[in-house]
Amino acid sequence: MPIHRAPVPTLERLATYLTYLNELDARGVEMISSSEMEARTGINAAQFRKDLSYFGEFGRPGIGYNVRELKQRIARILKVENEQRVLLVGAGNLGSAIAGYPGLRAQNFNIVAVFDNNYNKIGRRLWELDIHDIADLKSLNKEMQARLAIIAVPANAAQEVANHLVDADIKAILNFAPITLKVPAEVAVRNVDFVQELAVLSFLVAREGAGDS
Amino acid sequence: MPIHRAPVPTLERLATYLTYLNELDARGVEMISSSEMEARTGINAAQFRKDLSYFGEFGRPGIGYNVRELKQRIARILKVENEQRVLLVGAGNLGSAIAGYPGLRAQNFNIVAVFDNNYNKIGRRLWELDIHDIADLKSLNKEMQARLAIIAVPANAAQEVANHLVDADIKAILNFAPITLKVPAEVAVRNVDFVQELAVLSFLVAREGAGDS
DNA sequence: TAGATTGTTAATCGATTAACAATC
DNA sequence: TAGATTGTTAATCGATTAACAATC
Repeated sequence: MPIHRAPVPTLERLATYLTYLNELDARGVEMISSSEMEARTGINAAQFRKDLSYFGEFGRPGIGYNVRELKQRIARILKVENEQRVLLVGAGNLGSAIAGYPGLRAQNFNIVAVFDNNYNKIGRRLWELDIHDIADLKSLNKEMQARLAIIAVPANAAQEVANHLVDADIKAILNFAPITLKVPAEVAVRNVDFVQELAVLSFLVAREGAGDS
Repeated sequence: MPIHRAPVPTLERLATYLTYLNELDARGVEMISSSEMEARTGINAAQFRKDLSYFGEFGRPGIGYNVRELKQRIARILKVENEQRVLLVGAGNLGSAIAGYPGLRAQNFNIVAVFDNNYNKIGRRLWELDIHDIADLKSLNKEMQARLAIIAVPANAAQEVANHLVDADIKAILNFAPITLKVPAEVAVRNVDFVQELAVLSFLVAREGAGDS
């Protein structure tokens, strides 16, 4: 197995491939070629093969790829073959939508605890989960042992939440607040900012131009 | 004014700069340098200046940038100086969280109509908005004249919704469904897939490595 | 003037795509 | 074998960063 320093765009596409492979597998499709994948995902066939090449050999020349096998191997690479525990901070509208999103379970992510700092929410439930005081984050994660967390709080509270998460041994943060979090270098952060996405679209529309993301 | 064919990453960063400039302006900060921006946003100062250079000259050598002016000019570039009307399709949990998100208004985006295909939802209200039948999308947008739309429906319904939106003269789509939409080349699409983001984080955690997005 | 900082060019870096020998 | 498709190399393309003359 090669020493993979795969680019982040490759990892993003790997997740995309996995989504489609799950669907193909569910539909009973057994084999697929890189150009068939291109037709579905819109991602260049050479790109697909190149992405996989960072992690080994997956297909057979002249034949293609076994859907189930490829699916399993990509899930393994992304570490989503087994359940991944996730903490959620923020029990507002956004947090609620995230916790209730069916696609999470489908990809083996499991929100195991929800936190908030609002005393009107603490003790209540969000879906099937108790809402905990954010002050208990560290002690509760001693049991939970989650390494991933989602921040779904307003921008002005996000940095403090991030500090708590780092303190609770969280190693990766998905941040929905429109702010650049300061965290130690060993903690990974990715941001989701759909208002920013709208702004990009707003520009592209004005230019009357094409342009997929 | 130069013929700007600015890269998409530049547009994304422009939106980020705007968020910070709004905050700085609200705090009464009048001038800022590219290196001070770097300290806040984490984006390289040369990158910041280069990004702006696609659209003209904005600062004064030796002095820096006027916060309010820069803010206004970036808003202008991104076409968010005036209200932008947005249609929302999908009145589920996610749609509800999007419609209720305060950050939208803060950046001049205004959701003017909500659509769903569920007869239990049609006629009800989401926040202050009536939920309309998706079949009425085209006729209603004749009045609304929105060019932006958000898809917040399950993956298996997203392509059909996209077809309706294109038919209703929507020119840009923000898609939350984990599927590659097929739309005409002149329609811009951007995808938000937070489960994919989690998968990338899952990989990065496993590698025990650093890595901001 | 001296110090600071811009806008832009050039150098670097990295990612995408095309091409093709190897292989089924 | 002939046709198809992989994995990988090399070419292309594009984005980031460093460096610096121009300017305040």
